Amino acid sequence: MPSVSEPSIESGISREQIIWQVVCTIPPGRVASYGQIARLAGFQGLARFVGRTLSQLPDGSEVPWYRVLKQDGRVAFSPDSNRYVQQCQRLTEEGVLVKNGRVSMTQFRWTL
DNA sequence: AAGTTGACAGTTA
DNA sequence: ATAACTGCCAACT
Repeated sequence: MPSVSEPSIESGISREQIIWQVVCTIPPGRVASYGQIARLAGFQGLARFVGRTLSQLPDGSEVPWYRVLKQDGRVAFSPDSNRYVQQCQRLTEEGVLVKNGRVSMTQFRWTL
C-alpha cells in the first residue's frame, strides 16, 4: 500500500526519513522496539506511527526494519505471513536468537 | 467532517 | 512470563 505523507515544510525532511535514519543506527545484532525508535526520533508516544512508516519501505531497502520489534520482543507480524519468516531469518543471520518469533529483549535490546 | 485502522505500549491480573 | 484491557494518534476511508 503506497502513499507517503508530505515532507514537513520547516525541515524539508519528512518524518518518515527521520525515522528511517534512526532505524539505520541500530547496530547489527541488536534490536529495538517501535516505541524506542519513536522516542529517539523525537516522536514520543507515536510507536504506531513508526510501524506505519516502516510499512512504507520499498522491498530491498537498506533500512534494517527487521531489527524493530514490539516492546515485549515479539515480531509484529502474523506467524504465517511472509514478512514474519523473513524477519526471523534476517535476525538469526545476524546472531540474534529468535525463539518462536520472539527475542529476549533483556539480552538483545539496543541501549545507548 | 467523522469513523476506522494499525509492523504499538502501559497497566493490571 | 503471559494475557486481557485500555489508551494512543496520525493516516486513511
